[in-house]
Amino acid sequence: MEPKTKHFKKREAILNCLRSTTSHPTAEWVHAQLKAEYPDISLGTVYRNLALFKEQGLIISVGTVNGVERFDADTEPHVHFICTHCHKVDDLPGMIIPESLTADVDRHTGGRTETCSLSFTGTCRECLSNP
Amino acid sequence: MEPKTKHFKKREAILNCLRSTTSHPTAEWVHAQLKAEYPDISLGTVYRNLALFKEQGLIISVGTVNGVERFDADTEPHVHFICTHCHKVDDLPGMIIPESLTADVDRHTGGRTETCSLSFTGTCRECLSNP
DNA sequence: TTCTAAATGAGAATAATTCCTATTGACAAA
DNA sequence: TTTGTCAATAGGAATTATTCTCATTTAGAA
Repeated sequence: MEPKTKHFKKREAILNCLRSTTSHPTAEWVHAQLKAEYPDISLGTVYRNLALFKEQGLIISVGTVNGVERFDADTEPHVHFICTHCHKVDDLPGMIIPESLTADVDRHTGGRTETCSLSFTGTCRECLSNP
Repeated sequence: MEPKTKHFKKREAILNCLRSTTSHPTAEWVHAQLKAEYPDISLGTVYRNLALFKEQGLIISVGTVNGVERFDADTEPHVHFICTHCHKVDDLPGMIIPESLTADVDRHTGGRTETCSLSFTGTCRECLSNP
């Protein structure tokens, strides 16, 4: 890991912020959270480091919901439910994506899979109750 | 179906364009294709009608690839491979998403699933060969 | 014909994301 | 300590996909 000097504190804080939530947040949300501890942190820094983490495989993108990209520090293949009304993204912890699927796909296509994502989109229970 | 008057020809052409390709195109691509037959078709019309079709369930969104939304006239649940290098989106016709999964998710979450999507992201065979 | 409502073209407006540049911090070498 | 170098950052400008606005056109009914 990188040294915890002042120089890398913000970078580390961005990753920790994402790791400490299950809300699959946007870059703006992460930025707003870190403003408390780092009042001068810039939105560009958050975007830059999220892109870096994604490249390094430390985080994944859940995709864009309502035009905004959502991030997730849980890099294990897992399943999401995306609500089109409140734009909440929930994990569906009961469901598993078999690890072997990725190898099947690669054998079949000749490509190399980096990540895979299974998501269900619709209306969540809360939004069904409060229409 | 709507009457094939001049008023609806473009709308119909947008849907047909999407139905006649397996490339999961962007709005801009559809617009460029239709320019040949309808030189004055506007990009706004393409976006407007794609949004309408999506609402009506006639098409689905594959999600955004490289910052641009991709559309698909195949509304049956199926699997995609997305290449992060050339941004191609391919179907994986061998793989099936069991219809029963959606019902399982709804029973488990209390929500109502509209669509579900399974995608593998990585490097396609062609991009592995030509790095 | 005249009226109304929907569809469109053209371009302006919006908003998420990326890019640019000057500045700062860490660290190593002199 | 001073200096040099390189990476990280802040701040804001630039980019770009998408949405919005509004005047115009069209279909179809009265």
